Amino acid sequence: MNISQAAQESGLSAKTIRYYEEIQLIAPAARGENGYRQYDRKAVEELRFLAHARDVGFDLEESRQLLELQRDRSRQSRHARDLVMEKSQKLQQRIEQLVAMQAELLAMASRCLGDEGPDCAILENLAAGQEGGE
Amino acid sequence: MNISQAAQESGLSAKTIRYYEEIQLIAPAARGENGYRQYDRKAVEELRFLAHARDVGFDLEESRQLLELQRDRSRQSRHARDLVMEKSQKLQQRIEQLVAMQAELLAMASRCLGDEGPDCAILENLAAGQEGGE
DNA sequence: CTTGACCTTACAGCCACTGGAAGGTTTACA
DNA sequence: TGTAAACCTTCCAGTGGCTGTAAGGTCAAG
Repeated sequence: MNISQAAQESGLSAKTIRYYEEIQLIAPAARGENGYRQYDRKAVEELRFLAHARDVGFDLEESRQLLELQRDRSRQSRHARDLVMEKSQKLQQRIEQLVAMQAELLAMASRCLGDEGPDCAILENLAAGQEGGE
Repeated sequence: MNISQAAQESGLSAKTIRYYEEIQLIAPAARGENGYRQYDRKAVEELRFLAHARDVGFDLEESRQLLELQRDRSRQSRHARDLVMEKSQKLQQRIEQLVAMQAELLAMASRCLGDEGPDCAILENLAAGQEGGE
């Protein structure tokens, strides 16, 4: 299977697959006689694993660790669980941050007429010297 | 006022202030005899405005637009409101995405024993070929 | 035999900074 | 007066996770 097929089946782009190979996140793909990269079912499974790990919020380093666990037959599921719980907490914090930002945006908008005039609670608010947010 | 004082009062780092000047987000600062950048109250206000805009989620281009509105005496508050509402919607989508990711993480973790054994619902889950998420 | 769709490498660019090097200036203190 | 620390300056490189583009090789269809 060539790279664009592997891309389609894994949900990654061909570019991204080459990039993952370059940074040694995955093993170098086998090559056909023409020099094209060749992917088998197992390789595509790893790509899909990575795509999914990225989807739920892991960065490449964490995805690498998860993939190593996946490959390791003598792994301890505790390690995977730890990674997930840590990520979950980070995500929780990020969500709370965004919710706060969102609340402030809506609060500002609610006090702005949004008409043809120059008076604007939003701009006043941004100009005001309050801390907080992101 | 020197740059580090301006940084402290605005909530930006000195590095960031220089960067904002470089990309022409703010006007070049006045310079003292020694070549040091000098900031007055008005300059600090603009910096604080930018810091706050970034805090609530605007990117630099949007912050630039907001700052231009702030400077423009003949502005229409509608423009500011539009920017805020658009950002709010984007933020809303992002929050929903993160919440979904978070839910999937917790769902995976709940089915993983997290012990010394290799069996792990998390890894099985990531390996399974489901779409969705981010 | 050409066209177009694929593949290859290599390098630049994106965002919004941050870090560090190498040097000039100012301030505090012994 | 000397000097050390704390400022300031510019310039360049690096971050993450790709994406875009250029310049070229390969392959299948008509």
